[in-house]
Amino acid sequence: MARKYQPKEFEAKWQRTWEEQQLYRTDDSFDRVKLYCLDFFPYPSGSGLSVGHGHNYIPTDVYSRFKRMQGFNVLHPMGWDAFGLPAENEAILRKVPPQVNTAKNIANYKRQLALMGLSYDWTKEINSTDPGYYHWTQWFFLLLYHRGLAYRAVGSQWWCPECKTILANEQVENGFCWRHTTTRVQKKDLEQWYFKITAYADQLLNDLDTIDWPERIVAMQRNWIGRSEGAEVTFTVEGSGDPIVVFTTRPDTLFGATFMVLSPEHPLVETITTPEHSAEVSAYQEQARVISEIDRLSTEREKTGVFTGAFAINPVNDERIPIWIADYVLMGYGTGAIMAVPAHDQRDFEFARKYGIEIRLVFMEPNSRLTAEQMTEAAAHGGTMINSRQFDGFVEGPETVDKFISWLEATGKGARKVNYRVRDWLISRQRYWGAPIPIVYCDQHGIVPVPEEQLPVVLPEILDYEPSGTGRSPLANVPEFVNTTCPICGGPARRETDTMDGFACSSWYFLRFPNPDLQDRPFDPDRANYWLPVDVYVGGAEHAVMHLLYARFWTKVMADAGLVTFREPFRKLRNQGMIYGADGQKMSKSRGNVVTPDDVVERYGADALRCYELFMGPFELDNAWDNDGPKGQFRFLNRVWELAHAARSEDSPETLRLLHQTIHDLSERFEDFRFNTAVAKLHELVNGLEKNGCSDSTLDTLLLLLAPVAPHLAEELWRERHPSQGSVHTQAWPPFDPARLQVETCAVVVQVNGKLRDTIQVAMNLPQEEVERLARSSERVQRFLDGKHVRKVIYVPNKLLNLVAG
RNA sequence: GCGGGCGUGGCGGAAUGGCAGACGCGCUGGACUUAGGAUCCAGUGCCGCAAGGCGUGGGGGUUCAACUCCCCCCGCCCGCACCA
Repeated sequence: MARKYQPKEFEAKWQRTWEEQQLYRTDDSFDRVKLYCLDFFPYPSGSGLSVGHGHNYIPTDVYSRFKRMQGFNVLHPMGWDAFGLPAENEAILRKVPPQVNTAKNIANYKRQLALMGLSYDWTKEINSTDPGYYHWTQWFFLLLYHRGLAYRAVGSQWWCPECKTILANEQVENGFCWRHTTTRVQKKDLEQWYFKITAYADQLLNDLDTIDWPERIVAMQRNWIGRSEGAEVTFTVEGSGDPIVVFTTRPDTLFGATFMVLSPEHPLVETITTPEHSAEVSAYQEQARVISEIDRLSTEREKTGVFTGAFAINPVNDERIPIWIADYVLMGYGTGAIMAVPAHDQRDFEFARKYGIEIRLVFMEPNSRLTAEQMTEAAAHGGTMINSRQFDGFVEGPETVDKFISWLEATGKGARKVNYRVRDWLISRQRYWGAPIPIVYCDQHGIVPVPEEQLPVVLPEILDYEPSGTGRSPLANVPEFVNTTCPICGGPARRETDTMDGFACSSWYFLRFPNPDLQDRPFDPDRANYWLPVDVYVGGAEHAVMHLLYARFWTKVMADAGLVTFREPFRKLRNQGMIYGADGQKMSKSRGNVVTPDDVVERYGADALRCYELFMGPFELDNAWDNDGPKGQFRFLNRVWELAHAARSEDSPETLRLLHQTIHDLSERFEDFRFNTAVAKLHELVNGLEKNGCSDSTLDTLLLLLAPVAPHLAEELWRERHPSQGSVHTQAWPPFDPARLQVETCAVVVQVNGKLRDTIQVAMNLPQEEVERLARSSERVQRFLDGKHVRKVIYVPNKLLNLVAG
């Protein structure tokens, strides 16, 4: 009785062998063309991996294996983003120190990754929570600090009551915490550390044009950065003469400004409000504060506001206009104050109508008789300027805006200004499980950075690390940690007790993989400049404006500091689609629809799992897991097994053509991340070999083609056939021979008036007249030509003949 | 509202402007089996006995030829959103 295809009999064996022989160890010399293929490094969660993770890691593994066989020097590493709130929360829940819990989770992740046959070079493994790693995260903090890009400031910031810490803007989604999608964030005034990402806004925007990333992610980053061009215009408060600066993208409507609005949080509100309005204003401010916590985000809400009693002078015409406060003006954008032009801005229009403020048109279609009283909404674009003195008659458009700004500048009333939506990256976290911020506070010297040679500032192992919710990190309760000496004067000093946002760790980790154990530097410049930038970076789309923006920012800082020679860390980015449960819902423990690699490997083996993950749909598209899916791939692998153990035969010309077509198509598809059709091509090859015969050499080639996709089966059969040649994974990718695609005959489709009527078999490159003669002689074609005159003939050589008859 | 994406059999999906539905799941029938949730073989877009006709969200257009290109419309998903 012949052996059956039973993956369990050999998959674990080969995984062990590969690991023992360090088969996937990266070559540390620089003499070959390199390829750096990187997965987003994961947070090792206690629930382990699901097949959703496989949908990320398996394709990159296939790609790495393919490129290795093609002769590239491939770096394909894995590490652990193990700091951060989820890890800490999980540890608290399980009442285990995070160090211990994290180590346990990592071990489980590694076991599962090995189970899927992933070819990581484990000598390159890194862990962001190792002091040897976060030493350098802290070093980068100092780099930013010394370059004026890390600063401390008081601000009203988003606080998640569940996380009990401050969050960065990027980590708040529609007013909810990104970790706790049902938890509203609140505003809290705290002194915090920021990284000045805004200094790089333009570069971060412009360099998006230089990288090969999904349109969607590029668009999200563009939106997030939110560049808008316009002008700053200075109004003055009547009486006190206090300036109020506003940003506007439409300075050309300045003559139509009939009131101003300050954000309720605007610092000037207190000073300008007149005594008779102060009660009302304070009440509104209080209300706005509460609403901002509950629901300030709905666009549907009717606009509200109150008059401050103060007036401003419009610099272009010296008109006196009322100053209001309203919560539709946000302190966090622009200057927190606007000039309101109700005739041409819908929000201002609604506000003006509600409170009976004048509406004055400054643009109008030449023949229109529109009056402000008739308007039901802000006027549409188009027209020429009116009510605007020397600008009357100017046509609406960028040129007019430009001229208007030049005039503002010439007269000192305003200045050209580019405004950004992005704000500086708030990195302080009032939590224990993170890299300590390397700063001490001295009574004499104030804020003092920890000198490089005193790094790392080690996170102490403590028993009580639960967040208090007071706005102070648990580290504040650890006197041994807090109390230190000033690096400058040696006097008593206190350490910063906040830790860094976990995204700091992931902003440079790709530089650490080439040299994970380096003691005296974060990375070796020669190695960094050889291996980086990352050639292919793969992960989920959820990090579009978090990790992916931060890492780009750090890279630019490093480039400016002369540490690296590239300005973008990730040359090509691809997002794998989300895998939903068989019920179409997001996989989650509570829904009970989680499928793990363990489940599938147990039943069908790792190779079938791999094939199905690749095959189930386009790499970047979402898909629902089909429990029967791996079965089809098991059948396919089983047929390979049977084919390998069947009697060999001569290759037919058809077999050779198919084989070389497959080599060609597969190479192309792997390169383009079209794994689903790549697997389909392998299916077609095996179908063809079963039908048309398969020689020994063709079978060997099949195993080589199969190696990236089904590494265990390919290895088992290869070693069986070639006991002395070593692993199939150290063999070269088979060469493609275009000459083999030549065949003697081809099928030509015959159409009459564009409709398929017959298919004829003809000799390759037969002259058109001959093909046409053969086609016309076909009974099936004649039937449709009957009584008609062929007016035109279209011939696509060796493919199609269309007879146009009428 | 702005931005990105998508609409093809029962399902996942495939098609440099050139045979729509590759490949697979499922289903139907058969073989082998004590048995099958194993394996193998055949069939499987819809209507029709057939010849043939109809079919890629809908409507127009370009073309000898359109899932593919252009215009309009409908629907769904995702991201951002009172951004001045």
